[in-house]
Amino acid sequence: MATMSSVGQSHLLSPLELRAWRGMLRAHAVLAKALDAQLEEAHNLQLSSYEVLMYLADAEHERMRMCDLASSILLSRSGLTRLVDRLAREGLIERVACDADARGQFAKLTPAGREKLAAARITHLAGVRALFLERFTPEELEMLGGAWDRVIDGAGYSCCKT
Amino acid sequence: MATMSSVGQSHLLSPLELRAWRGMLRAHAVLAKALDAQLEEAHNLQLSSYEVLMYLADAEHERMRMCDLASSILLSRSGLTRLVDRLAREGLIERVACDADARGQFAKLTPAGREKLAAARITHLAGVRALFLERFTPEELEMLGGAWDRVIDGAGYSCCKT
DNA sequence: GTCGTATCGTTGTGCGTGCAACCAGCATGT
DNA sequence: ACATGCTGGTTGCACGCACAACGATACGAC
Repeated sequence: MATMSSVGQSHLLSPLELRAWRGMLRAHAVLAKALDAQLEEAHNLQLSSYEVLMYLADAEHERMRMCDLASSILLSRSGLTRLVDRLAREGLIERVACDADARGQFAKLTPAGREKLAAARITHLAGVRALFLERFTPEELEMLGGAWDRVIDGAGYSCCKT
Repeated sequence: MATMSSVGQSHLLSPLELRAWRGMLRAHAVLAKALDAQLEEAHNLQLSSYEVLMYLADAEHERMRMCDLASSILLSRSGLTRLVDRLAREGLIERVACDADARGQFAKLTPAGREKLAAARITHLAGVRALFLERFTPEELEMLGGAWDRVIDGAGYSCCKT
């Protein structure tokens, strides 16, 4: 009778594991939603757009190849094409041909984009601090950083490439 | 001249903070993709579908109200309606009217769904262990569990409720 | 030079999701 | 009993994304 509905408990997660795992899923979901809403509210900017601007700002000459940008922000090439379309339409970035490779395109920050980012960055980083970073001690952050690296290249990283 | 392109560093994240924060974003993305692919590969089941089956299996009588289920798996009500549609079409769950409240619907696990989950659970939990849990020590997991709680209810949790 | 293969970016298409609107049914007050 | 407001689930619609196919260009072998 005990074999009815919940056999196979042998592989289930312990409460400890469950808290750590599901906690991460929920925390990520909640954070992403909160930060995105915050950014949209304050600057009418989506999180994905913010990421593009940020990577561009931190790149040499404020420009990056579509390809590299796509893998930086974990988006498919086609997804990036459209995202760049939208941002270009808003005048925040522009496309620049690549002279070294005629197939290539650069996405390049415009002055408007630079300003937009400067403003958004303040909001966003404040949010990240308030909602995430402040919940950890420096030691914990240190630990996290290392653990993420283990997780990331443990998971094959087989995604991306394209 | 130093005022050219990257002023306002004052609010930027320290390398420590950056590693912890971006690491989480990437880790989550990589994990989600890997686990989803794995589940789809092995059992032709999406992660969101798996979550539904799992919550149902763990619920009393293997059934839950649409509403509760939606907030459990962090999905909008409309999103859940369609997800349940798909799962019902595959015969893994069924809709059952609620006698206490004529508006209500239960999503209920079918025998086929129960079997599907039993198989998928093994795969999925093995994946979670291998890709995530094993990268942390028990102490670290303990710390994480607590931290996630702080993060989650710090972030307002203003999402959900539909 | 030319051919075959790989890579870059774009486009067509389908899918999953959220939001808003909607209807049916509950709950409360009078 | 009836009116009002609220809740649960579904539907129309728009959006963002991935996948596959495509044209253009690069790179290498011959």
